[in-house]
Amino acid sequence: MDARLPQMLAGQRVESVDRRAKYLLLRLTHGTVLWHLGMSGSLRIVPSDLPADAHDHIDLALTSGHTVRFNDPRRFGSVIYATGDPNAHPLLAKLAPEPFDAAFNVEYLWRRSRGRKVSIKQLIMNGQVVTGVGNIYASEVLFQSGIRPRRQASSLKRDEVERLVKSIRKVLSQAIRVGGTTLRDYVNPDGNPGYFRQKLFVYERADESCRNCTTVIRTFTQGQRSTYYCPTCQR
DNA sequence: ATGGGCACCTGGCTGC
DNA sequence: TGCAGCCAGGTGCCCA
Repeated sequence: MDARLPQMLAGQRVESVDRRAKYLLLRLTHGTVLWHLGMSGSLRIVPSDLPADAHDHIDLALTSGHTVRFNDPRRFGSVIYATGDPNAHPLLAKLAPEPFDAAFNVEYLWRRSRGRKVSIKQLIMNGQVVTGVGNIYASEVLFQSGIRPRRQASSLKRDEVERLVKSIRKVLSQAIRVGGTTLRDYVNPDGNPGYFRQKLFVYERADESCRNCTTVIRTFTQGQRSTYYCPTCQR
């Protein structure tokens, strides 16, 4: 967090709240707050006199008497104040289309995957290719698509890219609908966990049997992140 | 331009 | 019981 944040935000009005990739955008009178929750961050509305708990790092005090409280045990979140067009900010400028944008389509992903030697899993986790696909959903998306995570991006056939685009949209929209995925401590702003965990087919299911074909789910490390897949359903 | 690896930080779990 | 070691939901940056 920028130490000058309190004085820069003081007295400004929150005009609207928006989102770009995993950044929350608080559009203020004179600028925009780019708020990323990292891996463990959460925002809750609390009464302004509620004492701070462990890992409560920032209070955004509103004239309504409510406080937006930022809790982030792992401190991987970030809060940045940007003046001018927030989409021109270096953190946002190079971001890929949102997965639900018309611009994210088969032709687009086909073009972006040609000539790419990275694994398809790392490609879809790259925010400059598509936003919103984190480590959990990358494994789930590739399972739904029937594609092995280690495949070179450029090796995908056109029909595989088609399945991938569909799966990215499907998995993300299902996850959003049920409030995300709680593995340990993630909670929604209302304090509830996300229920997508119950719908996971491969993530964190190593040595368990595939829910589609009963083959044992495998795991390995890819770019320092855990990957899970079914060797039978995914080719 | 691309790919690979590290860094940031804290807590929880496992195994000795 | 204590403690070292390892792992975790993200992504920006540096280097080859």
